[in-house]
Amino acid sequence: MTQLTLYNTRTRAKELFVPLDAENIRAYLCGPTVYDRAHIGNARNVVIFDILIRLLRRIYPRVTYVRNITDIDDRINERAAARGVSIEEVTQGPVRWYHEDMGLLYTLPPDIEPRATEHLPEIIEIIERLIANGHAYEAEGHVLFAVASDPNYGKFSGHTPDELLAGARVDVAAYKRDAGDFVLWKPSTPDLPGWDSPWGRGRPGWHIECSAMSWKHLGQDFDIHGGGDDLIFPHHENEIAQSCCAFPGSNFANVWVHNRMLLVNGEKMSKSLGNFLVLHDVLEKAPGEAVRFLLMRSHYRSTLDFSDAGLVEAKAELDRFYRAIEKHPEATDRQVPVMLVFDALLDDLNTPAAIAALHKYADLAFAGNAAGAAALKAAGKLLGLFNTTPKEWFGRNVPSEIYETALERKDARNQKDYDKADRLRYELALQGFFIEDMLDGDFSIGSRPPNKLDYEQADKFVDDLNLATSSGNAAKIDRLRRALVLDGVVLTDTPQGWKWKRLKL
RNA sequence: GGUCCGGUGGCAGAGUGGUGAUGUAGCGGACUGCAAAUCCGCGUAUGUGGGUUCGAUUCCCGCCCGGACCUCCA
Repeated sequence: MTQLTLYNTRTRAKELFVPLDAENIRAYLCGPTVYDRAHIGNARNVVIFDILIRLLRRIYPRVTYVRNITDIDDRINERAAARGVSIEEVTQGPVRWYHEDMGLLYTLPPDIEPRATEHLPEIIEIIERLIANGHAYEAEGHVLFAVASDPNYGKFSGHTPDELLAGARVDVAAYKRDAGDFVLWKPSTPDLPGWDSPWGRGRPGWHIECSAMSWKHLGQDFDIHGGGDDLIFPHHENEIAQSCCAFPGSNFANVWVHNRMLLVNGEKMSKSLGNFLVLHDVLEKAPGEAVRFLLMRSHYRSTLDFSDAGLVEAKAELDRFYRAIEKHPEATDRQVPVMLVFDALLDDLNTPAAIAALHKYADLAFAGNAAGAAALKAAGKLLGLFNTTPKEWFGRNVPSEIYETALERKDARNQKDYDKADRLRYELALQGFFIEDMLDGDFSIGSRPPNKLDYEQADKFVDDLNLATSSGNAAKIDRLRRALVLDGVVLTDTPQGWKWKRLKL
């Protein structure tokens, strides 16, 4: 019997996962608010949940994965108003970008991707139920959830109402009965998007959207609800309050899986700090699979510091795996047990342990064991890795004239004309192609740059290069240029001196 | 101020009441024209002070440091 354990935020403990219905696992992930490009933190969330979904699909016959799109939001309204366009026009681009970016990370699409704008009837019905149950009230065109009516309010996030009040950073609207009451419905002025409701034209609060969409597509009770840990309060606390009060007896989600936040250079990403990493920009620098891999190199419940150095390491590790796979082109991933990786994931998604197991399989492959390569490929399916062939990964499809030059170098090398061989290797590197000689006299060539480059070292080399240029030291200029180019740097000569750029990893 | 989480080798990052994974970097070696890859070997870590225990990195308490949440946030 396969035993999956997950850390449940609700109980603050690792516990055995017991499905409500083993024939159909139901999972919900809070999706994006579509007003801008996704950032790298969104990516961690989606990648982790993707691994969980893949694992569940391996264990259970059916998994229903719902991830919503929040397309009713004041930030969206602001943009719509500023541009004088509709919500649809504002959200269209961000939704498409989101799908593109998440696709580049090889995350599986959800089975259902509901939008808030398509669930007004459900939203209104839940609010009506809450009013009828005495858990919500109308005040000055707003409908508010009465936290005092719910004895369980605050238990999930571990806060008491007093604690929450003590740190409150917002002004409390006069019409609230309780400072902690939150908005279910708010009125819209004529210039704002709005929908007709029993309480006038208005729009729903954020939290109620997720309650409505999970209810519609997964029912009152479902198995797993995921999100970033910054959503524990207030978003998930409020979802629970709404759903459990609207449907007495409901437990809402059984297991709550929250990933820790991601840091950039040791600090939480925020627009005010200016360290906001847009996923799309990161994907310009490194392949999606390297980004995905970096996000699974640390456990989802520990903070992860996202850095360029980490990206280089992640890509280097993937290179090693692809080399192991490339060594055994005949290896098939069918019917190959990967217990080491499977067991690691069953233990609360221990992806670092799973990666350690991947290296064991790679060791076997390098030792000549095709089963090792097969296991590597099979494990990759479970983790969403190795989505491309080694040939594509290393950029082995080279133009014929490049290949001719490489052959010419091989001849020169065989004739021990090493000056010519090195010159040709350098010329190929200038064009973005890198050669590795094999022990049998053959070679491999691809457009993937080596991983040797250290960014600080590159800065120093370029400084030296500029010094050498100003002092006219031709021999040194040549040596530095070669070293940098062979490490995968593109150099440009500008009026301000040499500038360097790393090739896409 | 309140609540919670964490501090493991140069860096990244797991695990465990009984000689501390894995990767990367470093050093030495094999191989190699050089480089790369691969292989072999070496070295370096459990923040700090107590307690419990035959034994603690692991459990408990204090301290120091870091981070998150306290109604925008993945």
